[in-house]
Amino acid sequence: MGPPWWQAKFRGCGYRITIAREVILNTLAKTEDHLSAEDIYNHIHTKHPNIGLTTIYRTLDVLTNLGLVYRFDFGDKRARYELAEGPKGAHHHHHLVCTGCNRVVDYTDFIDAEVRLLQEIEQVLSKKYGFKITNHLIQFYGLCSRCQADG
Amino acid sequence: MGPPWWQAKFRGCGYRITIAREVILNTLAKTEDHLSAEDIYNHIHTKHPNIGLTTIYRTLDVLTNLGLVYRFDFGDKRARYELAEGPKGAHHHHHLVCTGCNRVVDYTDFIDAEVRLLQEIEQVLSKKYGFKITNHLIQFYGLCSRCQADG
DNA sequence: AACTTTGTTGAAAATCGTTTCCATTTGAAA
DNA sequence: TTTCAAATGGAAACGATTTTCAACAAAGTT
Ligand SMILES: [Mn+2]
Ligand SMILES: [Mn+2]
Ligand SMILES: [Zn+2]
Ligand SMILES: [Zn+2]
Repeated sequence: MGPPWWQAKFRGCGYRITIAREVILNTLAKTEDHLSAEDIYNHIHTKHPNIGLTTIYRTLDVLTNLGLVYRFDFGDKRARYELAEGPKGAHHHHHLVCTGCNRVVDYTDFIDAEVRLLQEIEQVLSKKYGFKITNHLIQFYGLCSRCQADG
Repeated sequence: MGPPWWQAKFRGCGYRITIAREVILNTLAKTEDHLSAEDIYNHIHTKHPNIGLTTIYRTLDVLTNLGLVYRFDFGDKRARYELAEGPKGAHHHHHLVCTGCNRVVDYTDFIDAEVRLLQEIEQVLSKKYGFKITNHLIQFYGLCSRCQADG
């Protein structure tokens, strides 16, 4: 099945391929969640006690700069990460965040309509404000059913 | 002209009206910028050397909880604040953020179309995921003209 | 105006996610 | 292998925000 899909991008940018990087990327690839650096450390630590938290932070920076990973702020005080594109390619989505328990739901409903409007807006804003727009962020905040019940 | 517009809301929630709170609110009311706690401290400090940074953090919490102020994260590592509604009422807008210099631009272009779509989406998501949605966040990221030039 | 209650304040210390330092290790090119 | 810059881990530093706590003051009551 050839070399893992991400290694080309890695080499192309002069980055080395290391166990730590492979393990971290695989951890993100396997989960549905939006993991923090420490989450990843905990997931990994039993099998790889020699990978330090510092390396995880550094690797997440690299991955983010390469565009392989997105970094999010959901309002708890730590950065959270998710894979931007997997072996199967990207599946663009936006987020629904519970302000009660910090649960995060991916949704793709209306994504097409959203993205269509966003592109229209980007065009206008680019021209009007002289920005070169590279990215957007859409999040909805509210209370999940569980947190509504807890009142 | 009667008592300042915000005092009613304050009293109603059992909060006291203090000089610090008045000064902080006025600072936010007078600026076009998105100030951080320290920004506000600096704006205020000459005229009110007795107002401490801690009080500013605490006041911003109160104001945010009252809904008088919005708290934002624009990617530099500090929270930034803006008035939610002034004497003249709110003017809903979204943000364009330069990832080079952290400049933030308010825009209202397409706001109606955005909000219309957002409301539609909120309805669907509320039902589908059982969330009670209270809020949304839309931001565009890119490079401002100055930062594009610096290349 | 003095008294009382209880929210508010400032300064210093604590917190905690993240970054930096630096001596050591390792990937990969030759 | 040899070589050398890139990568690593652990400890220390950082920096925005929060907590602690004794002193203070807003607003209601007498
Ligand atoms: Mn997601
Ligand atoms: Mn704004
Ligand atoms: Zn919840
Ligand atoms: Zn800029």
